[in-house]
Amino acid sequence: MKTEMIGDFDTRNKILLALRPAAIAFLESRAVVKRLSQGQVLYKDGEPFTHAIFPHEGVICLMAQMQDGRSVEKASIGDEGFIGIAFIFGGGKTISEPMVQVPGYASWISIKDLDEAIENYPCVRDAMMRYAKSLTVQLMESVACNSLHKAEQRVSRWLLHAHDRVNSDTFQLTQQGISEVLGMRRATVSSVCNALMNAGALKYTRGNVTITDRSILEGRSCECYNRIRLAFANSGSLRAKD
Amino acid sequence: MKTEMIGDFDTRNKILLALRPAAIAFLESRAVVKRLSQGQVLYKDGEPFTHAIFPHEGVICLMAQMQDGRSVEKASIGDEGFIGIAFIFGGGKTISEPMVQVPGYASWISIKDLDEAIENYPCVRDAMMRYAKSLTVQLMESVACNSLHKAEQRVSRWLLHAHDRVNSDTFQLTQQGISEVLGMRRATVSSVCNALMNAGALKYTRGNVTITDRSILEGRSCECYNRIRLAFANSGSLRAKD
DNA sequence: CTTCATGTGAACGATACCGTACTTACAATA
DNA sequence: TATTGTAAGTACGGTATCGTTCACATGAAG
Repeated sequence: MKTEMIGDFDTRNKILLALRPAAIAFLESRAVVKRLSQGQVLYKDGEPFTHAIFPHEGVICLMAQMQDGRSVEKASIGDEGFIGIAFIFGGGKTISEPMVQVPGYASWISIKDLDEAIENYPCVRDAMMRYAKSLTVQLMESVACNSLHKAEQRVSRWLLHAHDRVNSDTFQLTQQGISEVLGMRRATVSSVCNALMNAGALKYTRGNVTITDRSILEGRSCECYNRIRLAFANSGSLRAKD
Repeated sequence: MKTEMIGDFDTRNKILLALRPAAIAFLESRAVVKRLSQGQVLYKDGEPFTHAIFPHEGVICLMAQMQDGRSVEKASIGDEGFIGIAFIFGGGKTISEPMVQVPGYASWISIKDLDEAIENYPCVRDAMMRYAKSLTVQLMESVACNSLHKAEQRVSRWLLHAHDRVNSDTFQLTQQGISEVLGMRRATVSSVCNALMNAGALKYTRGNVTITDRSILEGRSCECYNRIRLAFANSGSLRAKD
């Protein structure tokens, strides 16, 4: 595996790990591991595909850019998925703007290599298709969640998903960042985070959050968290046959 | 084509019509055309697939059911799409609860026939895949829309989509129905519809809406309308090769 | 015609969230 | 230590939407 940065490069992406050994070996030999840093935009909406990106850890948000300059998250992706879902639907163009919200490493695989892998190893397409299904569940649930649920529920849910996607209870994340992905004011996030901190769910210092009690977050988040988590679990637990 | 009801049964579903003639002939010979009546639930979330449903007209909403009894739309589908998207992702289980909001006819095709069609006519799978992409765009846009946009914008957008999916300026739709799919109070919908009626965009009488000036609705809706419409147009304009 | 169910209008206070601005606190750097 | 920039707390009025309830109008059913 080629790497461009220093660090621990064992692939932890769950989609890649669920493939058959031969497919894993093939893709790892072609993958380039890069660090994704906070705020980085991986590509712009509508650009031609060049790579699919398989995160090892951290959170990447697919951002919607509105004409008035506001932006908000459409979906978030971690080690349970990959970036570039439109690739498997065909057409060659991207349909989102992925922005790194919580930093981490990721495997970049060119579409040429990915096409070759799909050709040679059916499990690759199967795995991507299963993820497409769980991403669809995430999107559907998010549509409903954004219609019905309150700021504290949505912040709690987002933090739980983020916690699932990092390998530590502490990770790099500002209230400003949360407010941007959830389309609410920083003041609202500040108020919610204060309540969560007073309840003992988390603490934070200057851009670093520490989750101290998940169960409190689970109690204050909405049912959407578990539904999405279940969809990811189901899509990962099914192993392809060849 | 078998039919169970009386009416005009020329298939008007855009996905079916974009197929190659042989595939259209095959599927029309197997399809059963049924009327979808307002409020009808086509299946429950999580049930095994039995049919895919290709609407000729009207609007079917994929509903989210929350634990507190509230429900809200995740996505809406008309003659540009089909119901049962999870079919092409595999797994055999549905991931939504489709409810008829604006009545019309639709072609029901069993998954056995559909599997056979996909086997024999590659254009079938291609067309369904293109629709999966545009549905993903719809879902992503809706997530953002529900975060950022106001009641009047969202009602206007919904009405425009509905208008695109019926063959008449007048169709059957109550304010109660709008309020349920958009997750807002009927009183809010009533207020918005009043403003739209005063502006000359529409009129309504006891469950029937008439769109009298689309341009006013377009001016009051958000950019999400055109983005979703464009995604549908792109997915339909590409004709499969075989 | 009368009765009834349904669709719509309108009002009330309550509240969640907004837009904006100012302040405070901390950390990195000089 | 002093400076500077960023993260986070707080406050203010404003407003969109909520939850609820009552009233009224219309079409359908008996």
